[in-house]
Amino acid sequence: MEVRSDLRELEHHFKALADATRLRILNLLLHGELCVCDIQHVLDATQPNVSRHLAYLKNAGLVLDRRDGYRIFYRLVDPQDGAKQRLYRFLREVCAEDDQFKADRNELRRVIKAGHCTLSAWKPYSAIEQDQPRSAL
Amino acid sequence: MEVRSDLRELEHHFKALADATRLRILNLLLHGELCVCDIQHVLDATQPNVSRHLAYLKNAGLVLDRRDGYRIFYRLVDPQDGAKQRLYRFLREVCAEDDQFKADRNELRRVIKAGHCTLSAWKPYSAIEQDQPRSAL
DNA sequence: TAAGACCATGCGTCTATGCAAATATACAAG
DNA sequence: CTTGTATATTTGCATAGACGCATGGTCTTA
Repeated sequence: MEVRSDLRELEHHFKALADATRLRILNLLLHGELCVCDIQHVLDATQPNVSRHLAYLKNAGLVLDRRDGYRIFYRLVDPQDGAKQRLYRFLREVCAEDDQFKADRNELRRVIKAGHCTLSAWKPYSAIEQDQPRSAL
Repeated sequence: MEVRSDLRELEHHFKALADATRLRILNLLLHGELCVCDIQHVLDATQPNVSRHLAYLKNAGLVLDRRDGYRIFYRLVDPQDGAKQRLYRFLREVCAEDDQFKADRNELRRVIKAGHCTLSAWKPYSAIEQDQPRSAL
């Protein structure tokens, strides 16, 4: 694990957020763990495209992955430091209002309901869970 | 003025923040209006470099400029919408802790005290002013 | 073993962006 | 009008990254 200064890390985080596709992905992950194919279908993007952006987010230290069978599930890193907590809080505030993000969340509900791919039982970190309980999804 | 979707605008804002030099500039501007040469000396950067980053920030809708004689002063855009208010608040939180940002603010004080270039009488927007009164600079 | 579902990665292409050096422009003072 | 200071822009180069296509790897199931 490379040691980075606060400034460098901050820069990397902002780089990770400086892309519409990644923002849309993070918006979805704010609601819990998702496999790549779910994200792919909600965003209507190609699979390598989604995979690369997820790798970028993982490298930036914002998401983690976990294999379950032939699927790989991604989730937000549980924020330990104040920096990530602030980042997620800000992101949640921002995502709440935007129409594109709302539409994506609706589409996610539709995809899940259609049973295209099942969600795991993993729950996102509490700060998010409070605002957006899984039952509301 | 180009009409951009919320998502596009958000992406542009993050792109503007996704660079260490620009973050350092914004950190300085959080404390009030500054001319290019002040910023240049604090960051110990080349003049075109600073100018280009300021142009980037201006294009992103985060800063405004004003000519006064042969100097041009830059300041943060007064936030009208909730989006920019959240952004600045987040930025202020982030800048408050980082050591590099602290060092830059100290250097700014030194440069100002040395009278290298005078600050204008312009005051930053109230939300910032509350936390960082000019007298504390 | 073989097939199918899911995901990652190498490659080529195109665009964006960072930097430095040189040049151009705007203004003030003499 | 000339000179000096402050700022902007252009140019050239190097790198990062976004995308699609094709390929390969991992896992499950039959």
